[in-house]
Amino acid sequence: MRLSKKKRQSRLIESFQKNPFLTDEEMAKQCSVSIQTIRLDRMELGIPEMRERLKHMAEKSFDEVRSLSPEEVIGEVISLELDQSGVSVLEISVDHVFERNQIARGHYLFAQANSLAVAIVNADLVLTRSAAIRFVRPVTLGEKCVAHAKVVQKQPSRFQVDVETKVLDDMVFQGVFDVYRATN
Amino acid sequence: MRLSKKKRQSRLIESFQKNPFLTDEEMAKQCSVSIQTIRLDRMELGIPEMRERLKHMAEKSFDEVRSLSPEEVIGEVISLELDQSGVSVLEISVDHVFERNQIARGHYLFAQANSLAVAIVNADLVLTRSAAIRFVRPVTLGEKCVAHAKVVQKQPSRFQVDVETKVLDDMVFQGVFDVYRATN
DNA sequence: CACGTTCTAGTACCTAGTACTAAATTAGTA
DNA sequence: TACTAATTTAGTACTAGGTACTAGAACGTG
Repeated sequence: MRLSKKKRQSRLIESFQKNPFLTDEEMAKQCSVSIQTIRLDRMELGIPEMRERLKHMAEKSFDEVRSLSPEEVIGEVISLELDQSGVSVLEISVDHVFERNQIARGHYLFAQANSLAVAIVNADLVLTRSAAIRFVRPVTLGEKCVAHAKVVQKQPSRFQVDVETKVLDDMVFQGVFDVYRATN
Repeated sequence: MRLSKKKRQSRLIESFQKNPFLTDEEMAKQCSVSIQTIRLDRMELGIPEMRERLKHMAEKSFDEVRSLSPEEVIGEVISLELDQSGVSVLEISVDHVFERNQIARGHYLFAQANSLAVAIVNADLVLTRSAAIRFVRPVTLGEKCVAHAKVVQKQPSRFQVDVETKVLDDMVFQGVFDVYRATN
């Protein structure tokens, strides 16, 4: 049985969201309407064709992979003295910001600082126990965040790492991380 | 000038890795050979066509997109009372953990909590000013983190949001977020 | 020179579409 | 019920970015 246009369209939105890999042909079968109807619907709803959808997803994930890298560290570490200090750089890309206002989401700045704090400690397994952080001023698209980390307290298996992130000379983030060497 | 077959092919591998969006035509131009040569090369090297490459990337990122979503919120928000409380769930996937020990990187837990704290506040533009957090115990692959957020202090443009993340009844993360409504 | 490798050219075909025209069907309503 | 408007379907021409295949040209080397 066939749904009304409205119902079909809202179903389309949901379906394509849930499974962007669906072709018009498959959708047409699922809705038991012609392929042209599905295409008209996509036009009206502004849903791009499958290939474009996949391209979009690939693009988004491609940048993400490079910036919010699946590596151990977010941001590029440009210097590192184990158990002492380190510097990493993170350039704020479209993937890091709120669409509306181009301001970076806090957790990316946190991730950069946290990763650096963990990377700095010379041990196999290092975890964060706690942190106190402050977002001093919003960071916007394109700005280059340079995080400086310094170990300020060293105990056999416990470290306090201070991180300050700046854009040029402008402090944007400040954090104190309490990290520890865990037994594997 | 033209490279030897071997050099061209290793260049192809590199190029396609660096930019999977390249078509055969573009590659052909770059190498100043015919499009057929590029296709023969891809055959030999077992590199699929661009559309398949993108589809592959999209597939890989699809699961990721749902959990580590590029949306405003990390984790799935399952309930939300604006200006009051909210709950979100994040299942720890391979993308969230250190390879060595399957322990989730702290910033994902932070991201979940931070996103929820921001989502809870009913305003167009909400940013985090500061936070104090504690990683109570490590979270491992597959565990389902349920974050409960509660607004504990409300001022016209400033909120204190407490977040507690649990795995079953086990507290794993605790944070106090100071967020504010910003002028756009 | 002959032979094999490498490269190019060209054709037929494919998928998943766009853009468009035109007809058929259905729904609403005076 | 008849007319109109919205909706749906059908069909054609065309596109990108390919596959699969055939055939010939150019090059290098013994």
